[in-house]
Amino acid sequence: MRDLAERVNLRASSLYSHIRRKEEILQKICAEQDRRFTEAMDEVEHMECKPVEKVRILLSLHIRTALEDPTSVTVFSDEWKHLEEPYLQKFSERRRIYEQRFLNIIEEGIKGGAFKPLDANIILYTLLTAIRWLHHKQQTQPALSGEKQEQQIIELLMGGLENNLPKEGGER
Amino acid sequence: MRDLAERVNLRASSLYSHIRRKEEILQKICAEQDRRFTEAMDEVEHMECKPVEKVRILLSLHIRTALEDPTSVTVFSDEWKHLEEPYLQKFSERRRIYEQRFLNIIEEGIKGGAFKPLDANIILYTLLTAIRWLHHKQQTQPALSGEKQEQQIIELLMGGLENNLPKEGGER
DNA sequence: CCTACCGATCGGTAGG
DNA sequence: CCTACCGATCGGTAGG
Repeated sequence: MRDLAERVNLRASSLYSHIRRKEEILQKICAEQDRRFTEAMDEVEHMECKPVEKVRILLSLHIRTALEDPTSVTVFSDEWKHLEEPYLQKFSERRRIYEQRFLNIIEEGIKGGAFKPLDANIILYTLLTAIRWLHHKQQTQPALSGEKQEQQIIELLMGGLENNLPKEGGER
Repeated sequence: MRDLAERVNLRASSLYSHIRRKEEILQKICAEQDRRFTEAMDEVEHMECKPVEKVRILLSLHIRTALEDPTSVTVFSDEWKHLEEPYLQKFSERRRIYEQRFLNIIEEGIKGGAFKPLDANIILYTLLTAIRWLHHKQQTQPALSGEKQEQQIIELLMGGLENNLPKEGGER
Protein backbone atom coordinates (compact mmCIF):
# COMPACT_ATOMS: atom_id res chain seq x y z
CA MET A 1 0.00 0.00 0.00
CA ARG A 2 2.95 2.34 0.74
CA ASP A 3 4.36 1.71 -2.76
CA LEU A 4 0.98 2.17 -4.35
CA ALA A 5 0.45 5.43 -2.46
CA GLU A 6 3.81 6.74 -3.60
CA ARG A 7 2.85 6.11 -7.21
CA VAL A 8 -0.15 8.41 -6.85
CA ASN A 9 1.59 10.96 -4.60
CA LEU A 10 -0.41 10.23 -1.49
CA ARG A 11 0.28 8.87 1.98
CA ALA A 12 -0.64 5.23 2.44
CA SER A 13 -3.38 6.07 4.91
CA SER A 14 -5.04 8.39 2.42
CA LEU A 15 -5.74 5.49 0.09
CA TYR A 16 -8.38 4.41 2.55
CA SER A 17 -10.56 7.33 1.56
CA HIS A 18 -10.92 5.60 -1.81
CA ILE A 19 -10.99 1.95 -0.85
CA ARG A 20 -12.06 0.06 2.23
CA ARG A 21 -9.39 -2.66 2.24
CA LYS A 22 -6.42 -3.76 0.16
CA GLU A 23 -8.25 -6.94 -0.75
CA GLU A 24 -10.93 -4.85 -2.43
CA ILE A 25 -8.52 -3.87 -5.23
CA LEU A 26 -7.73 -7.51 -5.95
CA GLN A 27 -11.41 -8.41 -5.92
CA LYS A 28 -12.37 -5.64 -8.32
CA ILE A 29 -9.71 -6.50 -10.89
CA CYS A 30 -10.56 -10.20 -10.76
CA ALA A 31 -14.28 -9.52 -11.08
CA GLU A 32 -13.79 -7.17 -14.02
CA GLN A 33 -11.64 -9.61 -15.96
CA ASP A 34 -14.03 -12.42 -15.17
CA ARG A 35 -16.91 -10.38 -16.55
CA ARG A 36 -14.92 -9.56 -19.68
CA PHE A 37 -14.19 -13.18 -20.52
CA THR A 38 -17.63 -14.43 -19.52
CA GLU A 39 -19.35 -11.90 -21.77
CA ALA A 40 -17.13 -12.92 -24.67
CA MET A 41 -17.97 -16.55 -24.03
CA ASP A 42 -21.70 -15.71 -24.07
CA GLU A 43 -21.27 -14.18 -27.51
CA VAL A 44 -19.09 -16.94 -28.89
CA GLU A 45 -21.49 -19.66 -27.78
CA HIS A 46 -24.31 -18.04 -29.71
CA MET A 47 -22.30 -17.65 -32.89
CA GLU A 48 -23.01 -19.96 -35.75
CA CYS A 49 -19.54 -21.04 -36.69
CA LYS A 50 -17.30 -24.05 -36.34
CA PRO A 51 -15.39 -24.91 -33.15
CA VAL A 52 -12.11 -24.04 -34.86
CA GLU A 53 -13.36 -20.50 -35.39
CA LYS A 54 -14.70 -20.22 -31.86
CA VAL A 55 -11.39 -21.27 -30.34
CA ARG A 56 -9.62 -18.84 -32.62
CA ILE A 57 -11.82 -15.97 -31.43
CA LEU A 58 -11.34 -16.83 -27.76
CA LEU A 59 -7.57 -17.15 -28.16
CA SER A 60 -7.51 -13.83 -29.95
CA LEU A 61 -9.36 -12.21 -27.05
CA HIS A 62 -6.98 -13.65 -24.48
CA ILE A 63 -3.95 -12.51 -26.46
CA ARG A 64 -5.27 -9.01 -27.11
CA THR A 65 -6.25 -8.56 -23.48
CA ALA A 66 -2.76 -9.56 -22.35
CA LEU A 67 -1.21 -7.05 -24.75
CA GLU A 68 -3.58 -4.20 -23.96
CA ASP A 69 -3.97 -4.56 -20.22
CA PRO A 70 -0.98 -6.57 -18.94
CA THR A 71 -1.38 -5.36 -15.35
CA SER A 72 -4.93 -6.59 -14.97
CA VAL A 73 -4.09 -9.84 -16.71
CA THR A 74 -1.21 -10.40 -14.31
CA VAL A 75 -3.59 -10.03 -11.39
CA PHE A 76 -6.23 -12.20 -13.03
CA SER A 77 -3.71 -14.89 -13.99
CA ASP A 78 -1.23 -14.93 -11.13
CA GLU A 79 -2.55 -13.04 -8.11
CA TRP A 80 -6.13 -14.28 -7.86
CA LYS A 81 -4.97 -17.10 -5.60
CA HIS A 82 -4.37 -14.52 -2.86
CA LEU A 83 -8.08 -13.72 -2.67
CA GLU A 84 -9.56 -14.25 0.79
CA GLU A 85 -12.49 -16.53 1.42
CA PRO A 86 -15.27 -16.54 0.47
CA TYR A 87 -14.15 -14.69 -2.67
CA LEU A 88 -11.51 -17.28 -3.46
CA GLN A 89 -14.14 -20.02 -3.64
CA LYS A 90 -16.55 -17.88 -5.65
CA PHE A 91 -13.86 -16.90 -8.12
CA SER A 92 -12.59 -20.48 -8.48
CA GLU A 93 -16.11 -21.60 -9.27
CA ARG A 94 -16.60 -18.92 -11.92
CA ARG A 95 -13.27 -19.85 -13.44
CA ARG A 96 -14.29 -23.50 -13.47
CA ILE A 97 -17.49 -22.64 -15.32
CA TYR A 98 -15.63 -20.62 -17.95
CA GLU A 99 -13.19 -23.47 -18.46
CA GLN A 100 -16.06 -25.96 -18.75
CA ARG A 101 -17.68 -23.88 -21.47
CA PHE A 102 -14.36 -23.71 -23.29
CA LEU A 103 -13.98 -27.48 -22.86
CA ASN A 104 -17.38 -28.03 -24.48
CA ILE A 105 -16.24 -26.20 -27.59
CA ILE A 106 -13.04 -28.25 -27.71
CA GLU A 107 -14.95 -31.52 -27.26
CA GLU A 108 -17.26 -30.51 -30.08
CA GLY A 109 -14.24 -29.95 -32.31
CA ILE A 110 -12.78 -33.33 -31.42
CA LYS A 111 -16.05 -35.17 -32.05
CA GLY A 112 -16.47 -33.43 -35.40
CA GLY A 113 -12.97 -34.50 -36.40
CA ALA A 114 -11.69 -30.93 -36.75
CA PHE A 115 -9.38 -31.26 -33.75
CA LYS A 116 -6.88 -34.00 -32.95
CA PRO A 117 -8.30 -36.63 -30.59
CA LEU A 118 -6.33 -35.45 -27.56
CA ASP A 119 -7.51 -35.01 -23.99
CA ALA A 120 -9.65 -31.85 -23.93
CA ASN A 121 -8.26 -30.74 -20.56
CA ILE A 122 -4.69 -30.93 -21.83
CA ILE A 123 -5.66 -28.92 -24.89
CA LEU A 124 -7.48 -26.28 -22.83
CA TYR A 125 -4.74 -25.71 -20.28
CA THR A 126 -1.99 -25.80 -22.88
CA LEU A 127 -3.74 -23.20 -25.04
CA LEU A 128 -4.64 -20.89 -22.17
CA THR A 129 -1.25 -21.14 -20.50
CA ALA A 130 0.76 -20.80 -23.72
CA ILE A 131 0.13 -17.06 -23.81
CA ARG A 132 0.97 -16.39 -20.16
CA TRP A 133 4.35 -14.94 -21.13
CA LEU A 134 2.80 -12.01 -23.00
CA HIS A 135 1.79 -9.95 -19.98
CA HIS A 136 5.25 -10.35 -18.43
CA LYS A 137 7.35 -9.43 -21.46
CA GLN A 138 6.16 -5.85 -21.79
CA GLN A 139 9.45 -4.19 -20.83
CA THR A 140 11.45 -5.11 -23.94
CA GLN A 141 9.87 -3.19 -26.74
CA PRO A 142 8.50 -5.71 -29.21
CA ALA A 143 10.19 -6.44 -32.53
CA LEU A 144 6.76 -7.37 -33.83
CA SER A 145 3.50 -5.46 -33.67
CA GLY A 146 0.77 -6.79 -31.41
CA GLU A 147 -1.20 -7.86 -34.44
CA LYS A 148 1.70 -9.89 -35.84
CA GLN A 149 2.34 -11.46 -32.46
CA GLU A 150 -1.30 -12.45 -32.13
CA GLN A 151 -1.35 -13.91 -35.63
CA GLN A 152 1.78 -15.99 -35.10
CA ILE A 153 0.77 -17.37 -31.72
CA ILE A 154 -2.61 -18.40 -33.08
CA GLU A 155 -1.00 -20.05 -36.09
CA LEU A 156 1.36 -21.95 -33.82
CA LEU A 157 -1.36 -23.14 -31.44
CA MET A 158 -4.14 -23.80 -33.94
CA GLY A 159 -1.68 -25.61 -36.20
CA GLY A 160 -1.10 -28.13 -33.44
CA LEU A 161 -4.76 -28.43 -32.59
CA GLU A 162 -6.24 -28.95 -36.02
CA ASN A 163 -6.46 -32.42 -37.47
CA ASN A 164 -4.58 -32.85 -40.74
CA LEU A 165 -5.71 -36.36 -41.50
CA PRO A 166 -8.35 -37.06 -44.15
CA LYS A 167 -11.80 -37.37 -42.58
CA GLU A 168 -12.45 -41.06 -43.19
CA GLY A 169 -9.05 -42.40 -44.20
CA GLY A 170 -6.29 -44.20 -42.29
CA GLU A 171 -2.92 -42.75 -41.31
CA ARG A 172 -0.99 -41.28 -44.20
CA MET B 1 9.46 -19.49 7.87
CA ARG B 2 6.93 -20.21 10.65
CA ASP B 3 4.84 -22.29 8.21
CA LEU B 4 7.89 -24.09 6.93
CA ALA B 5 9.04 -24.85 10.47
CA GLU B 6 5.65 -26.29 11.37
CA ARG B 7 5.87 -28.66 8.42
CA VAL B 8 9.06 -30.15 9.81
CA ASN B 9 7.99 -29.98 13.48
CA LEU B 10 10.45 -27.32 14.56
CA ARG B 11 10.34 -23.78 15.86
CA ALA B 12 11.00 -21.14 13.24
CA SER B 13 14.22 -20.07 14.95
CA SER B 14 15.58 -23.63 14.80
CA LEU B 15 15.58 -23.52 11.02
CA TYR B 16 18.52 -21.17 11.26
CA SER B 17 20.72 -24.02 12.44
CA HIS B 18 20.30 -25.44 8.94
CA ILE B 19 20.25 -22.35 6.78
CA ARG B 20 21.71 -18.89 7.10
CA ARG B 21 18.88 -16.89 5.58
CA LYS B 22 15.50 -17.47 3.96
CA GLU B 23 16.87 -16.23 0.65
CA GLU B 24 19.34 -19.11 0.67
CA ILE B 25 16.54 -21.63 0.09
CA LEU B 26 15.34 -19.73 -2.95
CA GLN B 27 18.88 -19.45 -4.31
CA LYS B 28 19.60 -23.16 -3.92
CA ILE B 29 16.44 -24.29 -5.68
CA CYS B 30 16.98 -21.84 -8.56
CA ALA B 31 20.63 -22.87 -8.95
CA GLU B 32 19.79 -26.56 -8.93
CA GLN B 33 17.11 -26.24 -11.60
CA ASP B 34 19.36 -24.03 -13.67
CA ARG B 35 22.09 -26.67 -13.54
CA ARG B 36 19.65 -29.38 -14.54
CA PHE B 37 18.44 -27.57 -17.64
CA THR B 38 21.89 -26.31 -18.60
CA GLU B 39 23.37 -29.81 -18.45
CA ALA B 40 20.56 -31.14 -20.62
CA MET B 41 21.18 -28.34 -23.12
CA ASP B 42 24.89 -29.26 -23.21
CA GLU B 43 23.96 -32.81 -24.14
CA VAL B 44 21.33 -31.86 -26.69
CA GLU B 45 23.65 -29.46 -28.49
CA HIS B 46 26.19 -32.22 -29.01
CA MET B 47 23.67 -34.69 -30.36
CA GLU B 48 23.63 -35.38 -34.05
CA CYS B 49 19.98 -35.08 -34.79
CA LYS B 50 17.58 -32.66 -36.41
CA PRO B 51 16.23 -29.54 -34.68
CA VAL B 52 12.78 -31.10 -34.48
CA GLU B 53 14.20 -33.93 -32.41
CA LYS B 54 16.20 -31.56 -30.20
CA VAL B 55 13.15 -29.45 -29.41
CA ARG B 56 11.21 -32.59 -28.68
CA ILE B 57 13.84 -33.76 -26.19
CA LEU B 58 13.98 -30.40 -24.44
CA LEU B 59 10.19 -30.15 -24.20
CA SER B 60 10.09 -33.66 -22.82
CA LEU B 61 12.58 -32.69 -20.12
CA HIS B 62 10.59 -29.61 -19.15
CA ILE B 63 7.37 -31.59 -18.97
CA ARG B 64 8.84 -34.47 -16.98
CA THR B 65 10.51 -32.10 -14.54
CA ALA B 66 7.23 -30.30 -13.93
CA LEU B 67 5.48 -33.61 -13.25
CA GLU B 68 8.18 -35.09 -11.05
CA ASP B 69 9.23 -32.05 -9.04
CA PRO B 70 6.39 -29.52 -9.20
CA THR B 71 7.55 -27.65 -6.08
CA SER B 72 11.00 -26.87 -7.45
CA VAL B 73 9.57 -25.99 -10.84
CA THR B 74 7.14 -23.56 -9.20
CA VAL B 75 10.06 -21.82 -7.53
CA PHE B 76 12.14 -21.87 -10.68
CA SER B 77 9.27 -20.62 -12.85
CA ASP B 78 7.37 -18.23 -10.61
CA GLU B 79 9.38 -17.30 -7.52
CA TRP B 80 12.83 -16.62 -8.98
CA LYS B 81 11.90 -12.97 -9.45
CA HIS B 82 12.04 -12.52 -5.67
CA LEU B 83 15.79 -13.23 -5.63
CA GLU B 84 17.84 -10.41 -4.14
CA GLU B 85 20.64 -8.72 -6.01
CA PRO B 86 23.17 -9.69 -7.13
CA TYR B 87 21.63 -13.17 -7.51
CA LEU B 88 18.70 -11.82 -9.48
CA GLN B 89 20.99 -10.42 -12.15
CA LYS B 90 23.15 -13.55 -12.26
CA PHE B 91 20.13 -15.78 -12.57
CA SER B 92 18.52 -13.60 -15.25
CA GLU B 93 21.71 -13.79 -17.26
CA ARG B 94 21.92 -17.59 -17.02
CA ARG B 95 18.30 -17.81 -18.03
CA ARG B 96 18.97 -15.55 -21.00
CA ILE B 97 21.84 -17.79 -22.12
CA TYR B 98 19.70 -20.91 -21.90
CA GLU B 99 16.98 -19.22 -23.92
CA GLN B 100 19.51 -18.08 -26.52
CA ARG B 101 20.76 -21.63 -26.99
CA PHE B 102 17.17 -22.80 -27.36
CA LEU B 103 16.55 -20.00 -29.87
CA ASN B 104 19.53 -21.15 -31.95
CA ILE B 105 17.99 -24.59 -32.32
CA ILE B 106 14.67 -23.06 -33.33
CA GLU B 107 16.33 -20.74 -35.87
CA GLU B 108 18.15 -23.74 -37.33
CA GLY B 109 14.84 -25.52 -37.73
CA ILE B 110 13.28 -22.53 -39.43
CA LYS B 111 16.20 -22.08 -41.84
CA GLY B 112 16.13 -25.78 -42.72
CA GLY B 113 12.41 -25.52 -43.49
CA ALA B 114 11.41 -28.00 -40.80
CA PHE B 115 9.67 -25.33 -38.71
CA LYS B 116 7.16 -22.74 -39.78
CA PRO B 117 8.75 -19.36 -40.55
CA LEU B 118 7.49 -17.67 -37.38
CA ASP B 119 9.37 -15.37 -35.02
CA ALA B 120 11.74 -17.55 -33.01
CA ASN B 121 11.12 -15.63 -29.78
CA ILE B 122 7.39 -16.14 -30.05
CA ILE B 123 7.92 -19.84 -30.64
CA LEU B 124 10.32 -20.18 -27.71
CA TYR B 125 8.16 -18.40 -25.17
CA THR B 126 4.97 -20.05 -26.35
CA LEU B 127 6.50 -23.52 -26.08
CA LEU B 128 8.14 -22.95 -22.70
CA THR B 129 5.12 -21.23 -21.20
CA ALA B 130 2.57 -23.68 -22.59
CA ILE B 131 3.49 -26.25 -19.94
CA ARG B 132 3.41 -23.88 -16.98
CA TRP B 133 0.05 -25.25 -15.87
CA LEU B 134 1.47 -28.71 -15.14
CA HIS B 135 3.18 -27.86 -11.87
CA HIS B 136 0.07 -26.12 -10.55
CA LYS B 137 -2.49 -28.81 -11.38
CA GLN B 138 -1.10 -31.50 -9.11
CA GLN B 139 -4.02 -31.53 -6.66
CA THR B 140 -6.64 -33.10 -8.92
CA GLN B 141 -5.46 -36.63 -9.51
CA PRO B 142 -4.75 -36.97 -13.20
CA ALA B 143 -7.06 -38.87 -15.53
CA LEU B 144 -4.04 -39.55 -17.69
CA SER B 145 -0.64 -40.96 -16.78
CA GLY B 146 2.34 -38.63 -16.87
CA GLU B 147 3.60 -40.40 -19.97
CA LYS B 148 0.32 -39.88 -21.82
CA GLN B 149 0.18 -36.25 -20.76
CA GLU B 150 3.72 -35.67 -21.99
CA GLN B 151 2.99 -37.35 -25.30
CA GLN B 152 -0.15 -35.34 -25.94
CA ILE B 153 1.35 -31.97 -25.03
CA ILE B 154 4.31 -32.63 -27.31
CA GLU B 155 2.01 -33.67 -30.16
CA LEU B 156 -0.02 -30.51 -29.70
CA LEU B 157 2.97 -28.19 -29.60
CA MET B 158 5.17 -29.86 -32.20
CA GLY B 159 2.18 -30.18 -34.54
CA GLY B 160 1.91 -26.42 -34.59
CA LEU B 161 5.63 -25.88 -34.96
CA GLU B 162 6.39 -28.27 -37.81
CA ASN B 163 6.01 -27.11 -41.35
CA ASN B 164 3.52 -29.15 -43.36
CA LEU B 165 4.15 -27.52 -46.71
CA PRO B 166 6.16 -29.30 -49.40
CA LYS B 167 9.79 -28.17 -49.33
CA GLU B 168 9.94 -26.28 -52.61
CA GLY B 169 6.30 -26.09 -53.66
CA GLY B 170 3.55 -23.51 -53.24
CA GLU B 171 0.61 -23.75 -50.85
CA ARG B 172 -1.36 -27.00 -50.91
C1' DC C 1 16.99 -27.47 18.88
C1' DC C 2 14.54 -24.35 22.29
C1' DT C 3 13.02 -19.91 24.83
C1' DA C 4 12.90 -15.29 24.67
C1' DC C 5 13.24 -11.66 22.20
C1' DC C 6 13.99 -7.57 18.62
C1' DG C 7 13.64 -4.14 14.88
C1' DA C 8 11.28 -3.49 10.61
C1' DT C 9 7.35 -3.55 8.04
C1' DC C 10 2.51 -4.26 6.99
C1' DG C 11 -2.56 -3.27 6.65
C1' DG C 12 -5.38 -0.30 8.75
C1' DT C 13 -7.74 3.38 12.22
C1' DA C 14 -8.62 7.82 14.89
C1' DG C 15 -9.29 12.27 14.53
C1' DG C 16 -9.01 16.30 12.33
C1' DC D 1 -6.01 14.13 2.38
C1' DC D 2 -2.71 14.41 6.44
C1' DT D 3 -0.40 13.29 11.10
C1' DA D 4 0.07 10.12 14.44
C1' DC D 5 -0.39 5.92 15.66
C1' DC D 6 -1.47 0.61 16.59
C1' DG D 7 -1.47 -4.46 16.72
C1' DA D 8 0.11 -8.30 14.05
C1' DT D 9 3.48 -10.50 11.65
C1' DC D 10 7.96 -11.20 9.55
C1' DG D 11 12.95 -12.58 9.18
C1' DG D 12 16.35 -13.19 12.20
C1' DT D 13 19.60 -13.20 16.75
C1' DA D 14 21.29 -14.18 21.63
C1' DG D 15 22.23 -17.43 24.62
C1' DG D 16 21.90 -21.67 26.29
